Amino acid sequence: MTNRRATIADVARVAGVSPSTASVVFSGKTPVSDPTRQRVLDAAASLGYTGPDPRAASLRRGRSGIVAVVVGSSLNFMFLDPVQRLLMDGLAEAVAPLGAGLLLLRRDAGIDSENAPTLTTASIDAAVLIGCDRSLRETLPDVQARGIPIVVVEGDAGDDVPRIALDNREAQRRAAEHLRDLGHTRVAIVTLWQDAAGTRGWIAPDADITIDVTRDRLRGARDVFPDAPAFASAHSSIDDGFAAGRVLFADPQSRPTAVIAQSDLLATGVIRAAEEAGLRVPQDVSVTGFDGIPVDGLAPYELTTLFQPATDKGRAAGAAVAAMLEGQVPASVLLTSTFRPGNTTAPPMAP
Amino acid sequence: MTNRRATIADVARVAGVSPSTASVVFSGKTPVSDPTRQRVLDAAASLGYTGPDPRAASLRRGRSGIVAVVVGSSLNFMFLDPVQRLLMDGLAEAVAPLGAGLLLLRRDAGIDSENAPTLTTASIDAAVLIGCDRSLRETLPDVQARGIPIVVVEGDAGDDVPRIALDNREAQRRAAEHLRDLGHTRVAIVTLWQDAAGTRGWIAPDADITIDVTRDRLRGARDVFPDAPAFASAHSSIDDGFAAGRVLFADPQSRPTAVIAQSDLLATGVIRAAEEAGLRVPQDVSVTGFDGIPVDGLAPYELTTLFQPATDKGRAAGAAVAAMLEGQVPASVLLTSTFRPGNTTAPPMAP
DNA sequence: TTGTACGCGTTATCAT
DNA sequence: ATGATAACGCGTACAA
Repeated sequence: MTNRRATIADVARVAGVSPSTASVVFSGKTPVSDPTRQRVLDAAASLGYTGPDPRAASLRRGRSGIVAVVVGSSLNFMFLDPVQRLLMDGLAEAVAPLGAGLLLLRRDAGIDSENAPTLTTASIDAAVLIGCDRSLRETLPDVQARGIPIVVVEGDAGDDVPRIALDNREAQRRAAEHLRDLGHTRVAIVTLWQDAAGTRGWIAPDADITIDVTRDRLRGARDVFPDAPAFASAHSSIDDGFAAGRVLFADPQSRPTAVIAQSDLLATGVIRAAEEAGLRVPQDVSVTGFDGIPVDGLAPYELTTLFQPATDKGRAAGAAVAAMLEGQVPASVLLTSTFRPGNTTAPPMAP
Repeated sequence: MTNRRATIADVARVAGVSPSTASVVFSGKTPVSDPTRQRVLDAAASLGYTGPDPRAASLRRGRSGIVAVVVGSSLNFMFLDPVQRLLMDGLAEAVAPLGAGLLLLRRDAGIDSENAPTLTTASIDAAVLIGCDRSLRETLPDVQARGIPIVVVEGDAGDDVPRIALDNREAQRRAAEHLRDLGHTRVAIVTLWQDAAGTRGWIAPDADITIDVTRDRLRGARDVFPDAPAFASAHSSIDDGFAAGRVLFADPQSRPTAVIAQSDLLATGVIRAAEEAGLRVPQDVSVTGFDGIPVDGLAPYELTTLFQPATDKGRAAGAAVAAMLEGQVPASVLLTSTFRPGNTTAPPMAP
């Protein structure tokens, strides 16, 4: 008695039909007469055959039904960000109709293990990059040479890679203008990561920031407040915002009257730091966020923020992938954020 | 001019070697003389060949390098839970040496789309189930018939499926004993989801809870406080804990002097609700959590909680998968939680 | 160290 | 509605 698993050929033999007919019974690509179908199904059942081997089907079809998502190194920090979570949901939803699932690939895999899977070694039909740094960009030509569609979200992967992006600069500028219109002049900025390492601290005025989101939002803020100091955090988290806020509010003399945070989580942390310093929000300090996501436990504040369609970003990435898989050349997508006033901004108090 | 992609056979032909030699140059399974290797590499470069097609390699090897992770429906809510995030990190880390990546599969895919990928249609080497409900359990025999190893984390998928579990009941009992030893008698419980739908509300005394984590922790608490009322939330989130806390503290007369929350996030929400109700923690109300994860923005409280090795859960699942792929039969793993006293529990005030 | 020969399991195409 | 044929691209005994 052999242990070999039954194949569709075995099923066909037992059912007394050709392999192609048996195949069609499972794929449903072509009509099959009821009696024939039943014989094939019975044969399959008697052999314990439960359907085509996905690996063989994948080779034959030239499709694996897998879309890679290249994320930062730590899933823990990556998914700490609600925007990323919603993005993933939108993406999952958008690739499901393609019959595809999401394969998580870490950008710097290989530090863990020599043979960690990569964009070139995994059976993937397409790849979605969440952000894109230099080292990743260098591996892309190989992937593209294989004819694998690539889409990048919130990043720049070269001109031939379609982007799903946000109007980060314009949106952030709107928030800054709002503060300016309220009368603020002493404004500080709390930014997202300024580099892959997540170096915390004041950003040098002439710093060349390579993280697109961070840079673009920073530019938007400085379009209005050119000299506003900026403090970089490592992650988009309340704790990081809190730490940054403590620094900003350390000196009562020089403290800002308004803080532009590059994410809602950071803004929440800044608010906490303000409270700790005995400052009232918005009377003593105004705070703006970015993202427009519900922050767990932020009540009773309602953040003045920019709402971004995070789930739509994922959906757009999925749609772009779908289009490319059908041979089309999708254009980049620029999504827009909506300014949403809350109760965390107000005019500065008279000095 | 044909558009066909170059194959390893083409490379071999151009290099003037046999296909097997060319193959070996890429796989490194067998030593190859330097001159030969160079010729192969040159030929590959000239043809734009960037390595073996993963799909074909996968069929030939019988391995795809993909481990499925079956998660709940919404990635957003799933990854809201820090425990799940750490679990995923541990899992990713543990499967990387296998050359495997993680394929996210949603439990109820198919509501989105007919042809969403499933455990049986995707090219996977193994599957890790995060929790397991009845409908999922019913699909497992098909998967097992294919010889695909399955591991379940925090759930019951049948006796032949190894489990990675926590000493939920014992651990929760320890927290309850702690409260009892402090002198508490009026204790309420805030639980995780009581069913797949996430029905919020008081749990009927005779309710038959099918979610293992929730049930086991509830039992642990009731081992000490048999009559403690329990309020179920939908997600492990601060907001859900806040909502539950509001209910618990609604009536000043009958309010509990201590609350056992089944997660740290829920506990945090309960604390916020207590503050809102004008209750001091721990003087007026004691609160215990579960998980031992850093809660973003919880400071200055330090939760009295049970620390669970979340990352290790993921690592253990990965190790079990690795063992099964090598033909071994891994035993189930029971991890233990550690009681960690904080500053959120104290004796009840004299009445 | 290199080459030969074959099979992995399926499915698209075309003919009947 | 069904069947014959031919790939899909690779890896690996085994022989030389």
